[in-house]
Amino acid sequence: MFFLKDLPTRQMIEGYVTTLEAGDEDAIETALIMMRDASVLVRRIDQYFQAENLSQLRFLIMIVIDREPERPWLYQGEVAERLDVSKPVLTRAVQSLMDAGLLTVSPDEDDKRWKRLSLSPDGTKRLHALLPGYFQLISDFMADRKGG
Amino acid sequence: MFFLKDLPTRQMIEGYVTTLEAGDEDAIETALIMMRDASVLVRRIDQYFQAENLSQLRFLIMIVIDREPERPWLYQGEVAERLDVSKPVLTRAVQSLMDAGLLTVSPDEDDKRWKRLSLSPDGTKRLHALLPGYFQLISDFMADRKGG
DNA sequence: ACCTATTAGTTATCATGCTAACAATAGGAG
DNA sequence: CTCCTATTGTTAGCATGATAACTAATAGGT
Repeated sequence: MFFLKDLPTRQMIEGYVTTLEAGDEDAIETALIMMRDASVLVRRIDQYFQAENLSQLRFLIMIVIDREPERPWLYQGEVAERLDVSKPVLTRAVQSLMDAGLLTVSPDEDDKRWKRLSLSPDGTKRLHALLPGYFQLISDFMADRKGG
Repeated sequence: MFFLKDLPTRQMIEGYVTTLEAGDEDAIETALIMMRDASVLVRRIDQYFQAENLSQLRFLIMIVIDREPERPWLYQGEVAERLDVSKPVLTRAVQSLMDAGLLTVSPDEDDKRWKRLSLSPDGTKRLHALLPGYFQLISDFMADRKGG
């Protein structure tokens, strides 16, 4: 996360650092704005999901499973490939989705190390119910950002 | 933070959500890219600071104090105003900076609730030593991002 | 002077990210 | 078959974000 409300001005960056090449100050300013905006947006998204006893990560897990409708399940490792989180975090999130009844987990018969993950009917319903609000929230945020 | 490696395509967003106005899909895609980029950058920055037994938050606390050189100290509440974190998080970060000898803390004489925060000579030295690498890291990230 | 409300900061507890170390399974060489 | 290695996922423990409830100090009205 990034928490600085008043970003460093370009002059300040120049004052602090003399080894930068020309134009770098603009890129840095863009990056700082990006981190701050992303922090605020992520916080809002997390609030959105928290009210539903979910999190952005658990939601994204459901998305990657749902968006391959021709597959009856994804292996946990495949989900991991599509996301970018550590293994223990995935373990914990999958467990909590299962506890909530949104995800169905079964061991693979050929290789008992692998876990098959599918959305339960409830999970699919829940995901699709959350999607409009999710995208609307993001869309509104971006509109505010341009405006204000 | 945001972890999806393959972002939803515009078609997919349209397929999921029918209530959006025209043009919203682009804004959403921009937002998803922004969150993913910011996540990656924040992770790199945290690694940079972790190697120094610091964190981005502790670093930002030092910056907001350092960038008002005409003031002999900032009150903890003033630091809180300039950042966007909860009070307990600030308490903990200030404590850890003090333990590390980078921050000098003293109570105000007029109002004993207030805490005066100043950088120690070591803190100032440390901050200025970290700044070039910090801005360079950000600058490099932005260059990579455009290129690749 | 005293009672109450407000303010600054802390403590307790939870959520969720991480790495390191582990168990269980599978596969291949001898 | 047995042993060594690789792979999948889990457990344990840490860091750092949050909120709720607390303490201590101050301010203000009676």
